[in-house]
Amino acid sequence: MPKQVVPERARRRRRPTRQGSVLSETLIVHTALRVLREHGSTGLTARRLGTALGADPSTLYRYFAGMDDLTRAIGEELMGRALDDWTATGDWQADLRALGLAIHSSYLAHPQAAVLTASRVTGRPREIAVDEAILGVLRDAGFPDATAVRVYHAFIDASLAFAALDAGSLALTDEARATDEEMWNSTYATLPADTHPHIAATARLLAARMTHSAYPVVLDTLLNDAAARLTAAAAARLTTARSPGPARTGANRRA
Amino acid sequence: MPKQVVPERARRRRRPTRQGSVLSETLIVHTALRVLREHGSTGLTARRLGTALGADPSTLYRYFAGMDDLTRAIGEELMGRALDDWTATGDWQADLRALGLAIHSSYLAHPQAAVLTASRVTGRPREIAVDEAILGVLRDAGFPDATAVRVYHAFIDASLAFAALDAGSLALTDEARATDEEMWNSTYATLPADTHPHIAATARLLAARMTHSAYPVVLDTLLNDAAARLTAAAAARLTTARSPGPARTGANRRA
DNA sequence: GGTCTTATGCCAACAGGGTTGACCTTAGCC
DNA sequence: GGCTAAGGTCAACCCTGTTGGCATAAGACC
Repeated sequence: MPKQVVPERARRRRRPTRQGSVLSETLIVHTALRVLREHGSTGLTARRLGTALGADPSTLYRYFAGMDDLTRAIGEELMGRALDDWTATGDWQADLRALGLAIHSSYLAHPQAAVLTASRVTGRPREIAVDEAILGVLRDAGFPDATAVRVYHAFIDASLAFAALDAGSLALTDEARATDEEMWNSTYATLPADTHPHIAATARLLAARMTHSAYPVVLDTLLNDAAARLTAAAAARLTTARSPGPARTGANRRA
Repeated sequence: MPKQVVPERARRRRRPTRQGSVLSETLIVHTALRVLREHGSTGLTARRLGTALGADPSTLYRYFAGMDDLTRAIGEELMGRALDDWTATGDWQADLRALGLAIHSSYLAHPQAAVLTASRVTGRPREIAVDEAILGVLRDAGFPDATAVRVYHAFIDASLAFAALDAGSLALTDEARATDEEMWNSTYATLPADTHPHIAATARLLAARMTHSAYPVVLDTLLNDAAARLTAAAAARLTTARSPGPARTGANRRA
């Protein structure tokens, strides 16, 4: 049993397993994603992953400190894929919208993995790269630092929170998800109007809307709010330039 | 072993356990919350809960179909507590703000339970009551049905998503949480400015903000946006009344 | 090319998890 | 007061993550 895990870049000997596969961190993470897809969010076990790799389960501990460490590596992979799918255009609002949607869909592409990792902060390189990118877009757009950090915080936490929430329903088995979605047509749609007048009155609208993610709506609301603060601050600067004296904008007060 | 669980209201015989306690669904849920608080989010096990109740672990299967079913019951309890802590005043924006914060803090009061349940839709009575209350506040405030449903969707999903996300960090062990929070002072604060200029420039602000929840900021942004749509729609109605003809407001277009 | 070191894969075992089937006891109905 | 079956208990099943000891071959060195 390994006293400590050898970091990937320091590995020299690559000894094939009995079944012939040559292991590596990336191979393990990719295989883990496949196992998660095939067996669900609770189906990633050391033994099963070992079998999928053609290796003994305990071998995993030569690469990761434990299943928890492996989980963080999977999260890091998903965040990296989101960043790879994204390119900045210079329009800050469009760029952040695209990045938010990229993060969201990267996680939803592997919902079973997202459930495990979306609420974890890994502190690994590619996650840090995403943070740097977001802050860069905001500061380059002209947001003062305090406001940029405020917008960044709401943006990243909302994106991860919705990724986790939406992945949760996607990660259900097909029948369970069908049951859940049917609930808006069965349970909620059949509530009597005398006990639940408001649900009864809006049942059709609820059934149509609740099966989709609220993330795009929330994301656009956040970004529009930020844009309004940015133009307000710019206008305030113009005013201040003409008539001297301290003028505190809404954005500045917050920040 | 029970073929099927007897629903709580159909229970007649209440036979005390060997150690004298008389079981019920509510006693089990309350005890589960205590066990979660004492042993953490991974510390709720059938055996431990059995011990805490003074009963054999397998007895739980007389009351719940499995640990998963018990988890949903715990979520229902937390949602119910949020509703109990809330009273409507008639000011829709203040009421929704209070309800959102009540939901958030109800879950955060039992973070270990929240992690397990916040991303699950139970469809149980008290959760439905919360939905009815939200829709009632919005429709009574004058929101057209389509907009009310839209706002409701963003509101409830954001509240649950952030409850789960924030509970996730609170549910960590004390040392793990301390490590996570220190990351903003260690990892992020020490990144060199030439590779990560934007993080380096805002490191102090990040450390100050990222250890708090972004939920209040997001909640207020959502509610302010809804308020703006409401007044815009009202103004549009006035205009329409004077000069006939179809006038499409932003809110109506969305809805 | 031969030798040595040790990284790395494998095996067996442990404690603890959810869940189940069979059994027993007693509460509540007739 | 007797009967029935609800509900509590027991023992066992197979699963999980994890670890210590061991064997083997990869690559460094001469």
